[in-house]
Amino acid sequence: MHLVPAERADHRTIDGHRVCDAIAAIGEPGEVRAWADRFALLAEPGRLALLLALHQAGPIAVSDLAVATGMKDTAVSQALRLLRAAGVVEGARDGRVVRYRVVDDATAALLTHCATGEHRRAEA
Amino acid sequence: MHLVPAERADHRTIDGHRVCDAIAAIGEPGEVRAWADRFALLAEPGRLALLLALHQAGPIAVSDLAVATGMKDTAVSQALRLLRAAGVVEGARDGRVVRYRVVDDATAALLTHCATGEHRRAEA
DNA sequence: TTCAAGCCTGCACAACTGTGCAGGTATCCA
DNA sequence: TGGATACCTGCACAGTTGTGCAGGCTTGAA
Repeated sequence: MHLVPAERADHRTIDGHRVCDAIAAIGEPGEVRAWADRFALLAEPGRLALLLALHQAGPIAVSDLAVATGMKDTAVSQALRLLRAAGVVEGARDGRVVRYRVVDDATAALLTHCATGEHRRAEA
Repeated sequence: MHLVPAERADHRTIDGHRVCDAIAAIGEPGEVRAWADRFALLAEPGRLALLLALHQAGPIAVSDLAVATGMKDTAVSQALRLLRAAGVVEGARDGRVVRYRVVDDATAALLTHCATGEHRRAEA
């Protein structure tokens, strides 16, 4: 397997096979970036708390999220704006209330992973 | 269940039960922060590529990582410094070569999740 | 001892991101 | 119609973070 791009073929390597394994493991740059972007959305405590709440407490209103998390409503709105732009959440208007929910499967899977990890201690 | 902290008990809520569910879902602030910090480490394409390579190509040297990812060796070193400080990777010196590996189980699980998701397309 | 390879660090610059404020829109009720 | 609730947006500031450069340390070979 010669997976090393031509532009770097002249570099000396320590363990040539590991370099090939590594390149195979990394895969397409686009995929890596997509995952990194996903993780970035979860990388802030406020947004993560919002997403955990949205994921497990079903469709929930903005002001309720503010009460549950202790954040200001403008901060919640700002966070939701970002998540909406990224296609992770969607809001449904009901009168003057907008209830949000998680619509991205990959992110939902990560949140489940995260939540089960948290509860492991509680079950013990 | 009255999970709303006293400091916010006076706020009006839209769906009271969802607020309680949300608070339960969020759990301890410390836990949320710990997960956010974990995600933050994976939130940058360079670091994520390095971690994917480390996770699947076993212990591998710094310069090999630079060749595999196309990053400069100083950038790789800088990223590894961060990951080392966070306790996610560890390096073992062998002569003048230092081979790194992932030592944090929670992060490793996320990387596995990430890798299997990537290959789903390749198997089809 | 001398030199190169492999890796690490400190520093400064640029870019990004979260936060709060002030104000705007839409909906409902009196 | 007037006002209150629920939510959204633009803007400016501060803190954080990635990046490259220059240089230092350690190891191994000649």
